[in-house]
Amino acid sequence: MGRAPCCDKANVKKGPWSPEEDAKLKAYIDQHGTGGNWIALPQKVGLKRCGKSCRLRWLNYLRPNIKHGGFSEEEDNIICSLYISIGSRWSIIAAQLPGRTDNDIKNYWNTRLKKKLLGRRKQSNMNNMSSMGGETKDANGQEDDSYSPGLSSSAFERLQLHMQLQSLQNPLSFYNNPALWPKLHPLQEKMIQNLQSLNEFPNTPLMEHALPSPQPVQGQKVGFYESPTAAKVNELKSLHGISSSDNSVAFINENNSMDSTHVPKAKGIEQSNAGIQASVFQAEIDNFLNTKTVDFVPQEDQMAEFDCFKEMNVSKDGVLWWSTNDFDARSASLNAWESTSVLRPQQIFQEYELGYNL
DNA sequence: AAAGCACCCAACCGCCTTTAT
DNA sequence: CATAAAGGCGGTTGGGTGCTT
Repeated sequence: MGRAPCCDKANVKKGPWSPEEDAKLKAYIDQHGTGGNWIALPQKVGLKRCGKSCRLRWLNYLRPNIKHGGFSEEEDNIICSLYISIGSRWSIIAAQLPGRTDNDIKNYWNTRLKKKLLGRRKQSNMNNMSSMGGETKDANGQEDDSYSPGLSSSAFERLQLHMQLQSLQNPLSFYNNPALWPKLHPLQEKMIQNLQSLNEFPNTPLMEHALPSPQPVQGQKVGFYESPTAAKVNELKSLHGISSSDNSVAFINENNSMDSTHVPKAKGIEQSNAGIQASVFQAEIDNFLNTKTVDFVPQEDQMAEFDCFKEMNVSKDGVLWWSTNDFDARSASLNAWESTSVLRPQQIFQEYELGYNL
């Protein structure tokens, strides 16, 4: 049993909005507001439209200060980095881009940015990756994104983007130097085993690219937020379910440096020059892939939340995990993302574009 | 010139969450 | 506390448009 429809579908107009309808809706809302009830609004306005349709039209096109098209490079960067971090949570991403709507960003990503970043690389070493999931080419060279043995397209795209960026940022880096690879995280080992068991990539080079960056200091949890005042740090800790007395947590501010009052003393983050100078974007991606909460064991529901592993049937037994609490809508509403923390990968992005012949 | 194709994007659909009763 | 209604969101669709053959 589905729920009852929100309106009488036989008596509502569908399809594109006419200028007259737009004018009616806009005039009414400008004068009276939405009244907090979209379902009742069409009748008041005198429109034969579903309330949801009115809401969508208002939010996406009629409300003031909406921008359409012409995404800047800066906006591309933001969308890209947030997508890698949180996936297709368009409303959260849109909240970081004033004047942009989730629908606009979603369309932009699906029709342009994704192709720009993932689909057009010359002699891509990601051809190999295609055999483990994500888009593949059929005999005619057409993209076939229906083939994803292990990961959802979203999860795979995010992983793919991460790895491409890592590799591009430093060709001699960890990813391309097996000698630097650490002992694998149990979860990562399991992930690889699962993927290999699919028999789609019997040779390891594919997964070699999927290896994580080096492990953080054991027990370290790192957050990425702007100007971490003491109050803010405590708020963030609370948000993450971390005790306020837990000083194994550091928060990185907009200048990419950790707040000195919160730098862990005993177990602290490696504070090499390279570490401090590393871009927030780099840190954020690493954070996404493996450092979120090294000592965190998830609850079932939290585990289920993370699609790329959920889809791989990874058991929580004996594995280390990271929190996804940071990315829920509630934290977004608390402006956890209202920062510049993940939003300055400009140079990386430019290098990336060059490398991929965009 | 026209048919076929690819791309773009506005709008819809249905599910999940939140709010009201 | 339970239920229904409304809000909100992400995925998908389909029509319009421009490009290619």
